[in-house]
Amino acid sequence: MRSSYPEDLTTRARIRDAAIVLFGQQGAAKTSVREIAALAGVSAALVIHHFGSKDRLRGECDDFVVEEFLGRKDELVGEDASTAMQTWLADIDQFRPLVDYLARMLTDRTPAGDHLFDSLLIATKRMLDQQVIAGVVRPPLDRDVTAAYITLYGIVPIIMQGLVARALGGDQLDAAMLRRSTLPLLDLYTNGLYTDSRILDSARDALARTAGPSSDKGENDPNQDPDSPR
Amino acid sequence: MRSSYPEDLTTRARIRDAAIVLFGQQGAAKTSVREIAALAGVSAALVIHHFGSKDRLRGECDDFVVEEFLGRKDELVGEDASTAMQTWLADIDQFRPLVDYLARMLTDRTPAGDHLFDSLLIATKRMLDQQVIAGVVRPPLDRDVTAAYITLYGIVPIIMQGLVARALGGDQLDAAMLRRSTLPLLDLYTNGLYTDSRILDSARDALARTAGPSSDKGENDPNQDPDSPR
DNA sequence: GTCTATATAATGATAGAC
DNA sequence: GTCTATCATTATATAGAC
Repeated sequence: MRSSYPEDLTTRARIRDAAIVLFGQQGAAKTSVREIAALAGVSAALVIHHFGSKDRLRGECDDFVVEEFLGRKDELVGEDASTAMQTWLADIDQFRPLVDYLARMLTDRTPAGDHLFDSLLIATKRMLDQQVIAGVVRPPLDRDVTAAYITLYGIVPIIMQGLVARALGGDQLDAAMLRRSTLPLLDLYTNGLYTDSRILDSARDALARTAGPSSDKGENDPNQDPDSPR
Repeated sequence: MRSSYPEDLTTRARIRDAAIVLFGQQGAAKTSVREIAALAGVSAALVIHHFGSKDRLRGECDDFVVEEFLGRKDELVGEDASTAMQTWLADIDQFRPLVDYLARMLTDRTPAGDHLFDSLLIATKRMLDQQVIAGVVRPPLDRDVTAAYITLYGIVPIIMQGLVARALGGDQLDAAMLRRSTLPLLDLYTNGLYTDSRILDSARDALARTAGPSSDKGENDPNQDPDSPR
């Protein structure tokens, strides 16, 4: 959050931060205005006084977290997103409330969450295209699908924070777990998992048979897309 | 669900199925007993009469969905899990209520959900070990971390159903989207994403420098684990 | 700005008739 | 087994004093 000293913040900001913590930990539906008020050290009525309603408070939390994440410029959404992800995850202990809140936003499918996801996806597509041109990344079979899963897999540590930790033998995600994940994941992205293309080839055959063994005229190339750089 | 004809089911089962649909769609916290009753065509009191409380109803839904998924034998949890995933996802239109419910179970971190996740993880580890022995999979850098992310990535279409659909240009996940995903994902798992090991190598260097450039005696091999086949 | 007191609605659960 | 009526609790939100 912005300051480590809650006393420094205005009451309004303290309420917002308390809401972010509780919404992130338990979800908005399970969090009452009274709880938020208690954590912020004020009365429930004051929460409503400042924000109008629980729903508008939630909306302000959404906006605040997205701004913190994307650096309060909605325009140039490019690499900032993945930079922020690395920053927040590398310092997960400090940013946990915000990461938790992000996770809720993305899973609850709020408008702000969907918008954030779109930004991440677009950033991934751009980066992917650049890296293909630079020769760092192989040209993908289907650029949009590849970008989609790269993005989705990238937010797994955010959305599935608890499950990642559990799978790695802890109960909450910490920096050590993420460090331990780095090389195995880069290895996967560099060398793949399989020793050869047997599985890929047989899947290709199976799909070709199912889809009908007719056309192979090269039409319907999945690598044509309006989001492509022009 | 078990039957396409709700009239065929006992009232109890109809209530349970209605609860699964609503819990899956909106989450348990946002779903009221009255809503469930209305969808099942009964009174709210009858819901409580049959299940004792909303919480116990939820528990029964958990158990039911897990049993449907793992084939009602908690023991032999091996390949059944990934088989079920393929079955449910291939027929997503039919199984959507159950898939939605699974997603909630896994993200809400209920005991049943955690247990299910553990089963999936163990199944993945077994399969991975077998495939390494069979020469299908390259020996992983860190078997447990690799298994963890293979499992996590595998449940992405369940947990992030809506985001996968959104990334692929639709609003709900359907069979066509999953078919379109098959080859690009197998390509990733076969050939990786990068053209060469530049990125992996530099990350290895960076990590080696951070962790201290001292020991390289081969101790602390991450591929030793109690879950390994003996 | 901040509080206490309260209005109003919705929730989970019970009682008791049929 | 199933209902209607109702209770007790909790929720969001308001009114009005300070």
